[in-house]
Amino acid sequence: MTSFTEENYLKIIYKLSTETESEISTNAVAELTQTKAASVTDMLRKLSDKQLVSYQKYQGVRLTSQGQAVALKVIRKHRLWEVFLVEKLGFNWDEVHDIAEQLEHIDSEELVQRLDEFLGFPQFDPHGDPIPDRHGKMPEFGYKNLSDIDPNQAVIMMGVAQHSVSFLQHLAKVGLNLGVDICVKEINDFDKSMTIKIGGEIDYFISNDVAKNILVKVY
Amino acid sequence: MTSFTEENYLKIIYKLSTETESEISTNAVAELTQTKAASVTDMLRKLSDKQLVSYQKYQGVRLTSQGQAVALKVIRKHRLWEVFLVEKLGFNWDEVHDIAEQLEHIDSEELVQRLDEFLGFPQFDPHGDPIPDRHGKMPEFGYKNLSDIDPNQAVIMMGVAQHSVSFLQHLAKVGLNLGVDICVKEINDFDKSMTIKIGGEIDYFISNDVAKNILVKVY
DNA sequence: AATAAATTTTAGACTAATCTAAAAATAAGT
DNA sequence: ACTTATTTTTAGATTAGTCTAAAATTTATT
Ligand SMILES: [Mn+2]
Ligand SMILES: [Mn+2]
Ligand SMILES: [Mn+2]
Ligand SMILES: [Mn+2]
Repeated sequence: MTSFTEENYLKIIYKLSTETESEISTNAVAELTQTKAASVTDMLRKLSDKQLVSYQKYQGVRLTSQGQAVALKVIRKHRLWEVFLVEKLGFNWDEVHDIAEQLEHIDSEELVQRLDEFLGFPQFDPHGDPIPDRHGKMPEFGYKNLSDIDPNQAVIMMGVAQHSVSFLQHLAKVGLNLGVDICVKEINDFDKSMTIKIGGEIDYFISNDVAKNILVKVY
Repeated sequence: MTSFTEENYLKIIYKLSTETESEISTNAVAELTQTKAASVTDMLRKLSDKQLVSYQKYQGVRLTSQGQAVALKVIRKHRLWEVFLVEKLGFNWDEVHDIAEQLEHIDSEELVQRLDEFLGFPQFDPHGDPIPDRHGKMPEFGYKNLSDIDPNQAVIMMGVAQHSVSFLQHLAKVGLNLGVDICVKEINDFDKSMTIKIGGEIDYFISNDVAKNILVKVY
């Protein structure tokens, strides 16, 4: 029904939709799919024919509810497989994304259901991302980006908004793991970089680029 | 390096090689890949360019050692995933082949290694097929086809040579599971059908078509 | 409001994998 | 050995996904 490639486009359009209210631009999709704008235009017309997105020339694209359902199923599989890789096979959280990118396209409802059960119906993946339920409902927890937290506010780290190996390894080195207590000490005005206290101990300096990609829960 | 499609061709050529001494014909490959002979010819030329098979027009095809190595890696993955599906997720042996057909193409040495370890380094898949080791060495056990066993010979069922759902469900219904004792009572001359005793109890009648696909160990 | 810049779409071409129909080569049957 | 049948290969076309270069449209700037 939906090809490997189509699923990747839908997943990326979904991701962009969660970051923007307005229509998604062709160029934004091209950047994440690592293709050229011309290729994206072709695919959008195809997905539109299949009723998976609503799209009009030059006006950007949105997922239809059908398209969103497909995207959420793929994301559900991606995250369940990541849990499997970390919890059962002992991978580190920075090693699982690329493998899950492949596993997420395996097509078997029964397999997903049994995998979910085998893992004990986890609510979050190893990066703190929530796992959609079997009906494609994505739980909402209202986490904020660390970059939006005010000075002297204490928070708990609940997730990351990026899965690149270099980013995750950087966090691990600094001691920024899921569940740690963070307190914002000072925010530099000109570049939004910040000094934070991790677990009540050391002071660390982190760039805004890092802070934007850390998800936290306010006490 | 090798595509999904190329891997399927190599796997099928490997399978045919174990059944025949001579070169593999274009038509034989076409039948198993569910494609036309013309498509096979194209692919054989491509695989030959990649040094994965040795092939000359009209003379049939053989795997090179490189090609065999690729095929055995795919088969190793297929069988390990089948063990996972049955042992860890609770699938029946007749439900796992199609899912393993997809999983066998997931590309990650590290994943295969860890999966193997997680499963306790199994030697056989749920159908009794041996699992090649990480170096691509296929263990040999010298099992025979039940169809080649003489009357009054007692044997143990060790595997099946076919994975179709209908065949496996038929076996399960009759009580032919891995490990059962079988004694050949009588072989009908004209159609090679046979009467067998299963587990020392009941007499069963099975066709030569079934007997050919049951692998047994002689006491 | 007119012009320049950026974005997006079209046109035309390429690769991988497939097909059908026709041609070539091999194998079989007299 | 000659003819026929079967198998295999070539020729030409198709579909999915991609690209570059050029044209069209939208957005930004004077
Ligand atoms: Mn991921
Ligand atoms: Mn994740
Ligand atoms: Mn199988
Ligand atoms: Mn098997």
